[in-house]
Amino acid sequence: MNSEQDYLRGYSMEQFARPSVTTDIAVFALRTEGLDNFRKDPVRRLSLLLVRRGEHPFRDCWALPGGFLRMDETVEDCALRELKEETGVPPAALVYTGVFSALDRDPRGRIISNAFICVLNEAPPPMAGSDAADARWFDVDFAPAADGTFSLVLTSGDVTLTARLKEARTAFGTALHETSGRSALAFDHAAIITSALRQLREKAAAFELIFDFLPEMFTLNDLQQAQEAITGVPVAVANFRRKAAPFVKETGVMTQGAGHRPAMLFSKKTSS
Amino acid sequence: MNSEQDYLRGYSMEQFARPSVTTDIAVFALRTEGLDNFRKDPVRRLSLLLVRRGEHPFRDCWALPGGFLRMDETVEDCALRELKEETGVPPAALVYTGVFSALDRDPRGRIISNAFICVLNEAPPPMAGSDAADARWFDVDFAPAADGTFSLVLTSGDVTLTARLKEARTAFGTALHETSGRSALAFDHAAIITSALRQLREKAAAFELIFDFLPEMFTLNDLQQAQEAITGVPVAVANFRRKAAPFVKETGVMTQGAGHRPAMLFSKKTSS
DNA sequence: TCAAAAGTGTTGAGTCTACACCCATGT
DNA sequence: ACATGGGTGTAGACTCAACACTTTTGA
Repeated sequence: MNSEQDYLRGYSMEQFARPSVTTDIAVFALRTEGLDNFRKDPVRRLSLLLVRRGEHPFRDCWALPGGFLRMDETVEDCALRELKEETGVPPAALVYTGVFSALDRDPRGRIISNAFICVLNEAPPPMAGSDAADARWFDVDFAPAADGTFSLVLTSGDVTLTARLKEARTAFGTALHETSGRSALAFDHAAIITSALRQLREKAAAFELIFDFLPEMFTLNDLQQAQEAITGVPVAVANFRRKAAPFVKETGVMTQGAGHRPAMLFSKKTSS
Repeated sequence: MNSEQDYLRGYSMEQFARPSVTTDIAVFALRTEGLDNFRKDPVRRLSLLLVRRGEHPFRDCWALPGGFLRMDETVEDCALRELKEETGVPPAALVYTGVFSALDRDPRGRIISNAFICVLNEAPPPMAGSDAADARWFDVDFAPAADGTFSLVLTSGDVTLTARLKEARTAFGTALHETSGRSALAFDHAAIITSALRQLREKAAAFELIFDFLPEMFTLNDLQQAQEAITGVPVAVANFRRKAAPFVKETGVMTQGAGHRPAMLFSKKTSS
């Protein structure tokens, strides 16, 4: 009768073939433009942080920040570490998005990736990390078409990355596949980004994750601008305010010198 | 200037430490009782398939079916293969649930698990697979308490498995942790089951996955019984029928000889 | 005849959308 | 003064929970 201790002493994981495990993080923030115009609201645009790969494979392609899981960290830990190494900015939120385990997703071999959504409440000038030749914020233009197809366009100055994706039936459920060959995005990152964006939009519409895009205190207009920038769906002002009401609480503080009537500043209501 | 081909030829994953990857599958079905009473509706109960481990670690504990990922399969493939090996029954639905990557979740070493929900439209007598000493259907009793705590009770004849779980803050978001030491469930499977159950309930309430518990054609009462058994929330009949209407279509066929007024049989409406 | 299931109608409370309207401010 | 954002009120459509009610069957 051998004991569990005996068993474990004799056990070695090394005898079995194992895949590598990575995390990839879709880092989102809102970038603001038009702060110069005192009277007009600045325009917020949803932005995604990408790094240009300095090494093979997919050298010079743009990719999500991420990297290999170490043996002493959970997937969340790994995402946070990679994030720190690549951006240095503390994330406001980090949520798990899904696994990507297609056999051919990485030419180096069997590599399974765990995708995360990360939200920052500011968009700091990106610094290129260790493996990256460059790092930039890209404007996100994402539109689902009627036929279950998605078009993803990422723009940063002179660089434009385009991908068209299709939702294809798998054995059970569906998976995203890139059509029309490879885009300028590395690996299956176009599919990961699409998946992340869909989740982000869904959550933002339900007043989840939006507060992480904003500072502690914000006006209801800020909140509405943020939601519209993320979801791409405009809402009538009065209706938005009523919908947002259960999720926010007044701070008593008002904006000053904004060129208009002062607005109440709100903060996120903690206990739902 | 070396090429990507050159790079890949020289690359070996073996040089890096890697975790093992597994899948665990929460197989759900509805079991029916009281078919003997002609006049009364049979009672449906949500059931979960567990196997008793025949090997270390956690020998003789009850666990979710599952196993190690092979190098030639995706996580979904792996779940389907393990499912086939353990039950032999074709699943009606299989959906991804999440990763579990805590450092100490498996005493054999660093093993990361991908959890799935599987739904069967019948509950066949379970057969013990290769590694399992036994396999059984357990009745599920799951109740969230007010303080963010969950109590999970699984019953199969003389066997009762109990676990109490707490939702604990992680760096970002929350994770489930089992309180009061180890239950009779292996590994962190109590947490995986809890996570799966919450997702299942949420989906069932939104008329997702419930149809996979039923045959092609069913009465609205069948559907309501199924939803109530899964979510644990009763609904008034008239209201349920109105809520269900957008998701079903009439078949024109009626039940016969059921001891009552014949009922219309419905099927799932495909195009939403 | 009657218990048990099948199925419908109504009512009152609440929510959502569109739209019209007034308020406060800096230039 | 006026453009611009801040903020409120309301009518009509729609949704939702509770409840009362009629119909049909097999024993």
